[in-house]
Amino acid sequence: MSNEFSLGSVQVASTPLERFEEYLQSKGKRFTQQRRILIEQVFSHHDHFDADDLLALLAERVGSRTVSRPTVYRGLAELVEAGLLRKMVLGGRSVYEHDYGYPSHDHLHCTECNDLIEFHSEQLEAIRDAVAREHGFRVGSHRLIISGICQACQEKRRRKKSRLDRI
Amino acid sequence: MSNEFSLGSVQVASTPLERFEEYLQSKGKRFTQQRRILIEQVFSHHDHFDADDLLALLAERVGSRTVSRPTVYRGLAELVEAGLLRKMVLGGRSVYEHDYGYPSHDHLHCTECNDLIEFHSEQLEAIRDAVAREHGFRVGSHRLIISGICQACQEKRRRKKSRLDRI
DNA sequence: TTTCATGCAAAATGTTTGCACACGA
DNA sequence: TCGTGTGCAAACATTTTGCATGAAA
Repeated sequence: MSNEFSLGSVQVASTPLERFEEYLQSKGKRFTQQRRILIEQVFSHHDHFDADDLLALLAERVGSRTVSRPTVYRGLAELVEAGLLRKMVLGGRSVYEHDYGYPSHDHLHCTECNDLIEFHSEQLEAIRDAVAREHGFRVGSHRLIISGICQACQEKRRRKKSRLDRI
Repeated sequence: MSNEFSLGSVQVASTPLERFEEYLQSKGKRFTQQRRILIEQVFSHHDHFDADDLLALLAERVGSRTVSRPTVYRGLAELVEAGLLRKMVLGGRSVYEHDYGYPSHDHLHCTECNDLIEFHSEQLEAIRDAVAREHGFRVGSHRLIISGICQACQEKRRRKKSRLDRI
């Protein structure tokens, strides 16, 4: 897929781990076992997750020490502050995704299966800046979530419906 | 103000109260004192509010019976379900605003004074629909919040800064 | 006179905090 | 060693729920 709304890519000089170490250093914080486990787990694959998802994944990692709930929350806050993760609130819980080294984007949110589909739009950013200029507003960030039903769930519904119709 | 991003207006046949009564009727629900007080308070003026704001306003209404916290929450949910209010989550709490009879819009959110500035953009809706079409996604709604610092707060900062500079 | 609605208190949810102990630099 | 980080338990803030009582229709 490479069209108007596809995500580009971002070049970064250092790995998330390296960047996190720099951040910790700059703040006089220590690079502990828990912080290492957290960043390894979080950047082992790209997806959207909340604190509970992360806790569950960590619990599966047999052998290695686990990370407690408070430390997971504290760690996520640090990763956001370090610019490595981006946080959004969806249905009353905080959902995180990669930020560092990942192109800026917005989301389609399927209210049926809870899936998040990413897209990017330059035009959207242009509108954002135009609206802000109009109001003398200094933009920090923006968040657009389009809610609805994804293609897969629409098809699921259609199948279910035609099955009912046949009875 | 009447430009690209200003809000139009919406014509509606009935008042919020009338519409609420219809909704209650259709659901076999009763038009109680509490529901009357709630809708009167909520539609007495246009702004953004959360459950606590509403509870505080209700507490000020001397004389008239007050409405309990659970009933306020239940009532707000009903008003959203009835299409009278729109709900959004901002900083961990639910914020409500008029929906019925009020034009669709998005928000600039000042992270300094917490103010919400409304704007409308046809272009944004066009982008939303184009992205959705691209993904075979059926749009239910969307929510765009642009976070940053409003003009007034920027000026406040500037004044504070120059005051410090003079020392 | 039958439901449905309310208020109270308690529970649930997601997240944060105080504190004693553990550990990285 | 020193001071930061951790885990535990408890606190927290917001919202929801069970249930006995109260009030619409």
